[in-house]
Amino acid sequence: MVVTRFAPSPTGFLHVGGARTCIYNYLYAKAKGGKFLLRIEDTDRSRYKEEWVEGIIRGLRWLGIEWDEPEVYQSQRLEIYRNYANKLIEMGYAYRCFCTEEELEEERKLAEILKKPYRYSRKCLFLSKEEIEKNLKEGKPYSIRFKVPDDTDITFEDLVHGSITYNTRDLGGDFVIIRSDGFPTYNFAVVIDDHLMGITHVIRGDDHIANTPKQILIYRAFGWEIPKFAHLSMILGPDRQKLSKRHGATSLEEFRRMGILPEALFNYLVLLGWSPGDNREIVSKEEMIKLFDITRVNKNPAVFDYQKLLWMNSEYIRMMEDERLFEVLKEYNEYLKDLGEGYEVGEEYLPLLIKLFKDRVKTLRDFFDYGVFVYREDFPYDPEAVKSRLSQEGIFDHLRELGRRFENIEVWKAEEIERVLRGYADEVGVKHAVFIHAVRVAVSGTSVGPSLFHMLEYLGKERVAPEVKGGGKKDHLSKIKPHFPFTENPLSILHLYSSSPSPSMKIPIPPNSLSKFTPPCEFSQLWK
RNA sequence: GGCCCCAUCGUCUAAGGGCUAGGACGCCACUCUUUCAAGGUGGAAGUGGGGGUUCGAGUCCCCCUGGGGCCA
Repeated sequence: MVVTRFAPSPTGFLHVGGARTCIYNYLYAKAKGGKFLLRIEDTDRSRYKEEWVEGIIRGLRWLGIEWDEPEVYQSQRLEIYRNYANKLIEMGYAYRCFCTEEELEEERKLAEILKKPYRYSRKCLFLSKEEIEKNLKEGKPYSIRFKVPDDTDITFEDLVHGSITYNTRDLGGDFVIIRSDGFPTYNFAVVIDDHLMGITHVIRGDDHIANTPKQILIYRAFGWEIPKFAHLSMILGPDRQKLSKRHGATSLEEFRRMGILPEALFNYLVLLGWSPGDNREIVSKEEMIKLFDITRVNKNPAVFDYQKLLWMNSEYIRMMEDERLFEVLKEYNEYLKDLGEGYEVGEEYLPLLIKLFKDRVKTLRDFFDYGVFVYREDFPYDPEAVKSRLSQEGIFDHLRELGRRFENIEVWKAEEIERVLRGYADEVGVKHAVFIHAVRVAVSGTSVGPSLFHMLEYLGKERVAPEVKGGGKKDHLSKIKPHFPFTENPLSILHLYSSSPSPSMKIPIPPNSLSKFTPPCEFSQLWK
């Protein structure tokens, strides 16, 4: 049976590169009807933080990844590593090294002066039994080194790269497997754990290719079966450097905050380096499991494209059933509230936001940004919109009259509202568009948004008529505050990559929560 | 510096010797339209360079260049 694992070290947030590695492990195991396991490589105590572990687990669950057995923690297995290291000593494949840091430093310097690649001198390999006994009795600290065979080619078949060969002379000499503090090195612990956990396929980042020959030597020394390896390329930023913080969001948590759906991120990440081969972009997890083939994974590193992720996210939002989207938005709203990001949208407004903006948002957060006029009485006005749509001569007089006529509408329906508005425009000989635009700005504060007459219908007469009459709180329009700079928006970096199609729709929201509208109508009816 | 990996539109990719090099994001134009999206139609845009092998090379081999990783 195929057994794969994801083995993150909790030294930071879970990076999308790690997430993709995890996804490939997961898909491969599921595709083969095998098991997928999770191992936490927490032996680096200096950089370890409890919350990183929690973050990783939370992130993976959010992404929709489940592992088939309880997580394995390396920090709880130190005894095991030491025992196996001692076995290697007994078998003659490893030896104790009593060299001090200073001695080693000298060797390194010498190598540099001679312009030779550094390799450990093997000084301690030739210690006599008596010397070793003496050192041990004195309590001298020691590390354990693996004895690397001389001038031997090590070849392995990588599932994505094909055949890769290293010569042992390029491995840097006899490498340490147990440090003097008793902790195992990465290369040693990995082999022991992968063997004990029954891992058949090691799928991991490209950066471990150079470690593989060392690990193979350890497998051989124990006489263990060597797993298959598959090394994935890295994910790069737009400047072709390893994707990092300065490129924008990199951790699962950040994408979640932006309002990216986990299934969209999952889909996007899978396609970054793999394709089903039939030109499809939107692929469900079930289909991926059916189609996934590790040997079809691309060798070359991939640049992370925020725009395409955003597009994919909007596709997923649009495909989602309204009822489900409601649940998702509710959960997201709670999540933001817990983070103290200050939207605090009343749950009762969610269906209306969905109705109005489902087809025009790219992220979940967009619902709250675009729809601020739906749930906040003090919604901001876009100065540009006011200037272009509410500055004509006499426009407020017309709006006052229009508002009066709106008040008299009995059946508050889009068609009826439209009839009244167009009728009035004809009556006074003004282009329909002028009133249409003016009403939109008065009611929503922006010049862009959903189909106007439907929007007015959904917002309700009680809300719309007075606002139109008042010309959109006319008195306040003259003292409109300028936009908050985008840099204060937690999403700013994302916007660098999305040529935001309608910047005027991006009116940042004042951080403090203020009065709310009463919901305009029976929201349950909106689904129908 | 040593070793290793990689190379198709701006980006993600398809094409495992025989096609006018296909799709997607983004971009541009047109269309729809009360705005913005969405949708529809069309468009610009690619095999890094040089040698081989072959009737035929994006595809196989070598060199160069460029990018990346690991070790120091």
